[in-house]
Amino acid sequence: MTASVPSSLKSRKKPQQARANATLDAIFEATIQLLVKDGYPMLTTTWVAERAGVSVGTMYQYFPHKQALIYAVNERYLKILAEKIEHTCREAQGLPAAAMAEALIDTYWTAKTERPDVTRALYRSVVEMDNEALILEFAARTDAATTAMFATAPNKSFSDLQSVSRALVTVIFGTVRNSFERSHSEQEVSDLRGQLIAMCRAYIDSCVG
Amino acid sequence: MTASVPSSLKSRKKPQQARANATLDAIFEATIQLLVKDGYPMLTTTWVAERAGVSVGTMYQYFPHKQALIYAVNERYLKILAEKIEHTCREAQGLPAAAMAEALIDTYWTAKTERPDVTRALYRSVVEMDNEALILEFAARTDAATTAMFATAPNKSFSDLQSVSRALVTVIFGTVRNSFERSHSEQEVSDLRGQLIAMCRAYIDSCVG
DNA sequence: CCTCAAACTGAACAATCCTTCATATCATCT
DNA sequence: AGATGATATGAAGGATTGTTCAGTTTGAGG
Repeated sequence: MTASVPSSLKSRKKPQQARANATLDAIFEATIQLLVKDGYPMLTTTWVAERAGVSVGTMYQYFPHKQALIYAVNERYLKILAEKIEHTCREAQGLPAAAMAEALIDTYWTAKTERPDVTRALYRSVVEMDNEALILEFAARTDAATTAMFATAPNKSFSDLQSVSRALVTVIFGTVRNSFERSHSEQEVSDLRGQLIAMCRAYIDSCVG
Repeated sequence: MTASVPSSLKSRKKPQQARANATLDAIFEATIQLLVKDGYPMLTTTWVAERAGVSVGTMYQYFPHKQALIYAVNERYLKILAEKIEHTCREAQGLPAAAMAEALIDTYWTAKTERPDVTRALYRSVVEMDNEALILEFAARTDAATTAMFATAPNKSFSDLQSVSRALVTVIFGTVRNSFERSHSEQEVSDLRGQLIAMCRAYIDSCVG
């Protein structure tokens, strides 16, 4: 079903004392900062350690190698994002289907544009690693959450719930990403967002069941 | 308007003899093959040269550095893609708006899935370089082409042609990309494609003018 | 056939940077 | 306080690889 986490990417050990947790947080934070500042190619383990206020050796006690570090950062990010989406989906249960779609768009778009630099940096950081497991797990969680949500829509019984739900998710997520890549202006972004909402609404209305 | 090509990424010299052109082609081909086979991180200049059947030095006569090589490969790819889209847009002029959208989806999806490995490899190769100029030029060309196309749609006068056109393009391109990342099965892909067409149709129908 | 510039060669250079490990410090429990 | 395992240090190793350049080959034009 979901691809398992590549064993080579697992973290080396779990922190057992308070300071170790602080260290880990510092490392994560430093990694993101440097990813944002200079991008993946410029990211060196020494720099990360320095900015985190620890030594390189410390880093290597938690991460077997650089890739594992990037992997962990993305894992964290996607986990939080998935939780936000699941939360939204739970809240929106029972609303009209169009409102559900709008809520989904709102949550996702807000999450991605809150810190655009971080979003962009993470989008770009994924190259070096085998991120398939990450993506698939994220997709599985969001699919499940949205399908469950749309199942509760009143006045609508979708002929193929799975299919409609997956289409909406893919279109919404994809549109946001593409908008990012094209560096739209704020004006264009907010306009695009409105059009996307209109599009989802029209689509849902056309799915009479 | 469009960001200019970073000067550091320009190619070093233009070929003036026939064999030089052959060399360039071989280098491009080798680059793509290795990108597909092992991904960007494993791509070394020596390997590219070897597979292209030339020496490293030759490569460096045309490309000032590795990034410029990747840049050139992507530039070529996007140029061809843009031409395909412009062609489709020209052909579809005068058709009903929904058919236009469908033609656009068809062209883009086909182009991207014809050689999925290449598509994926190029998507991933962009990390190291400043690809903004590339993306913006591509976006400008496709926006112009699609806007011109939709302007010729009968029975429809869109209240905001620019806006609708850009929305459609962003949604379509984004959806395809997202579908790629999620490694959908063939079944799911063709289903998704159908849903996307339905969505665009519904959206267009709702844009009465 | 001769000349010259274009094209090509590939060993060597230079620089980067990931990773290790022997050692030191810290926190917790008895 | 002492013992023990968890945590932290950072200089040094080692391997990779992008890039250069002095010299050779090729091809086109006169």
